[in-house]
Amino acid sequence: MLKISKKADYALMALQHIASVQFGDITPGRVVNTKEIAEEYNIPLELLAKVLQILSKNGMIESHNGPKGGYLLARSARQITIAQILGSIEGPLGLTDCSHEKEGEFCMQREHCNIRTPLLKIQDSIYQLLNNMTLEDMMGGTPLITIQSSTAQGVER
Amino acid sequence: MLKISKKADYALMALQHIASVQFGDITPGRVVNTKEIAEEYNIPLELLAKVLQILSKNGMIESHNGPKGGYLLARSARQITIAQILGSIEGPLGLTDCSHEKEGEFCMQREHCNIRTPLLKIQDSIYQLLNNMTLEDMMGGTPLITIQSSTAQGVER
DNA sequence: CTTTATCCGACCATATTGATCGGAGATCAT
DNA sequence: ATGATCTCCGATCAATATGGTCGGATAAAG
Repeated sequence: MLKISKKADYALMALQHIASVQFGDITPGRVVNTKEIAEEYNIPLELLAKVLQILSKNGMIESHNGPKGGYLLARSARQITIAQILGSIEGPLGLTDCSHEKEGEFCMQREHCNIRTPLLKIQDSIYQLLNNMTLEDMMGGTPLITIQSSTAQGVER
Repeated sequence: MLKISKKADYALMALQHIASVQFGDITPGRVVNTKEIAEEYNIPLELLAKVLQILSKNGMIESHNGPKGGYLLARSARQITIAQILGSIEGPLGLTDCSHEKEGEFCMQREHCNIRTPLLKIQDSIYQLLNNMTLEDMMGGTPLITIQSSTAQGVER
C-alpha cells in the first residue's frame, strides 16, 4: 500500500545524482544529461527524459539545450523537499479523492462520511514528514564520495 | 500522490460504522450486515461485500452467516490500527518495490541505488504513524449519536 | 425442509501507469 | 553562415492495477 510510482522513483534517483555531481568534490558545477543517468541506474532512457521534463517544468531543475547540454539543480539541495519532488510527478498529496475536491465533483459518501476528518489528519502528518526532508538529507544515506570517520553518528546502515 | 484505494476507503468506513454501532448507546452488540452499510454510505453492495470478506479473512471482523447474520468486530476498537486495516486490503506498506523484495526478484536499479535507505526511513515513519492510530481514535471525528454540549471542545467541524 | 442472507470465487470494464516513438529547437563545429 | 548533432518536448501505444459485477455454494433461521 501507499506505493509511489516508478516515475517518482526515477525522479528521486535522478535528482540525487544531479545533486551529488553538482555539489560533489570531483566535477562541481558540471551539467548532467539524461543518458548518463539512464545508464548509471538502468532506467529506460525515454521515460527518464519525460520525468526530467516534468521536473524542469515544475522548477526543480534547469534544462540546458544543445550539445554539451543537460540538467542542473534550480535551487540548492537544501531547498528542495521530498514533498515537492513527489508532488511534481504525482500531483498533490491526497489519501482520498475528497482531499482536494474540485468544484462540480461530488463524493457519494460525503454526506455521511465518518472518516474524512481523521484521514485528513493523517495526511497532514505525512505531508509534514515529506516536506521536512530535503534532497540534501537524502545524500547522507549512500555516500558516493564523502568520506566518513569511523565514529560518524546519526547515520544508520 | 500516495492515494489509498477505494476498497481501503470503504474498509475504513465500514469498520468505523460497525464499531460505532457495536459500542454505541442505542443498540450495543448488534450485528451489522453488508446491505446496511452499503446503503448508508452509498457504496456498491457487491464491492463492499468483497472488502468485508477480506477483512474477515484477516481477522479484523467476525462473520455470522445466515439470516440475521452480519459482522462483528473481532477485537476491541482500541486494538485495531489503521495500519492493520489498510494492510489487510492493500498488502503491506511499501513505498517502493524493493521494500519487501522476495527471493528471485531483482531490482534493476539496486546496484547503484542511492535512495533506498532514506526511503525506507520515511516508510518506517509513516508506518509508525498508521500503526499508532487505532479505530477507536477515529471515532471521535464525526459522532453519530453522542450528544455534545454547546461548549464541547477538542472536536473540529 | 424451505427460505433467506451471507460467503466465496471467477469474471469484465475502466483508469492509471509504464514505456515508446517521431519531431522541434538550440548549440557547437566547420 | 550553415550543417550536423544533441538535447528537449509533445503525442501516442501497451501493460498493469483497480473498481466494479455476476453467478453459484453454504449455512443458519423459521
